[in-house]
Amino acid sequence: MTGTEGRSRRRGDRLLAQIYAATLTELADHGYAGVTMAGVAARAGTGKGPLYRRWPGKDALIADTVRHGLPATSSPGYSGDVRADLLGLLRQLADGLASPGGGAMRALLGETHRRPELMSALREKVFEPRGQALRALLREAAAAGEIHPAAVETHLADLGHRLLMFRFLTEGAPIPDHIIIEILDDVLLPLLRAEPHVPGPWSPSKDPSTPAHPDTPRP
Amino acid sequence: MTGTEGRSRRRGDRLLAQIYAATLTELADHGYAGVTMAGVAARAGTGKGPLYRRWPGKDALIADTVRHGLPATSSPGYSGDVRADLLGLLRQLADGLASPGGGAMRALLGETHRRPELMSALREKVFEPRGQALRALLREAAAAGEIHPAAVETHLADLGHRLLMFRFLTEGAPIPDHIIIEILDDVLLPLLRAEPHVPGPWSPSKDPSTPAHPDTPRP
DNA sequence: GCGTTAAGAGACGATGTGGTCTCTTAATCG
DNA sequence: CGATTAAGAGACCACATCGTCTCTTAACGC
Repeated sequence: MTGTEGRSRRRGDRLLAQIYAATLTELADHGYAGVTMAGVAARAGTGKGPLYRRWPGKDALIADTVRHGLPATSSPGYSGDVRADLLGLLRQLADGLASPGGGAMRALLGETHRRPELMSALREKVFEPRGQALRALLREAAAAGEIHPAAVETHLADLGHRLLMFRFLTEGAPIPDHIIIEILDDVLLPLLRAEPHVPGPWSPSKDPSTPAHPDTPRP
Repeated sequence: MTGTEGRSRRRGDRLLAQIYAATLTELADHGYAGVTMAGVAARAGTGKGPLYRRWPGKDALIADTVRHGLPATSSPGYSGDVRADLLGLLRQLADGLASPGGGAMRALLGETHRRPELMSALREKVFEPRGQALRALLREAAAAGEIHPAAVETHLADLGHRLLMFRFLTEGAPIPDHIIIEILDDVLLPLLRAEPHVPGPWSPSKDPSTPAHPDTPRP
């Protein structure tokens, strides 16, 4: 590790990328409270100086890591087979969860109610890009007649991602492939293919004053 | 909250219950790493002595709190209206999540991969009792013809609970009632009422060697 | 090349916290 | 009602860690 042969001194963006990677791993391994500047420095193979020169403390470092250090979401287009495409998206998520970014997400979720800006960053960098890719795919699949058009813009679309993430939180990684297939074939696709079973407002701009069902009064 | 006798000195079970309650609140407020014996003592209105007399450290205290300090799950029987009963169960869960127990669960989920015994305790005390109540209810509802019998013993049953918990983790409490209704009417009930859309092994004892679908090879 | 910048490594004092111990006194038991 | 147990409060020291600072030297600009 400390051999002089490969031990070139990094600067700028190259160093930055490794600091972000180290921060993600520290988050995954020790949780939010367990992240220390010294720990990140050691993991990144640098000293505390370069860290404190860039960020005032660990909160700022972690915030920047969420914004710039998470792997980007790739969004392949519609192939003509919506099941294959959805399977690809879900597997991509499962792979992401199995990486340090997944452990970091778990750690961050435990802090979001103390640091709401972390939740915003997580939404913006993790949830929304995936949602956009998913919706674009479903829109094409609906145009091709593979799924019911009414389901595209509803909460149904994210179901698979939500179930997969919750599974990761409770059972850890890696997620067996048959779990992904079950979510896809037994939950997601049936709901996307069927007509929404009740008429009524089902879009994101739902109107609670006209519920699709008679509402049972709360005890 | 404790004001009935003013500053009387509590002993035994009465004190214990308040220590558990204080631990849950500390977990919810400061996270797992943020829990300190001094903090729990102050919150419970006692000193560190009584804590260290009972537990060797905070790990043991938290483990006992998960095992004995969480509110019990009540499981009302089948009323003849499965939608009303499921709505009741989901609302009970939503109320539980909005209590300190919910915040504590969020904190614990971030620690489960470091302390697997916490996940076991959580499963045993939170997930399984709710699963049992749910399955008992669904079994009766299936016998009455309200839902499809094949769905009772599958992963479909827990869908509502899982979605509700994930929503709590990402958006916090309280969970608006219309979210619960959407999960119930647009996801859970349609899937429970319909025949599982593909023939093939769909029970908990699934056989991966005979997949219901031709499996797409992973990239 | 030569000078400038900043990386890598770690020493250092300040600070906060963890677990133990003491002491007084309320609650409980015979 | 006296004896015993343990609650409530906090002092105390050991220890870990935080953020700063120093020092050497590799990387980069001209």
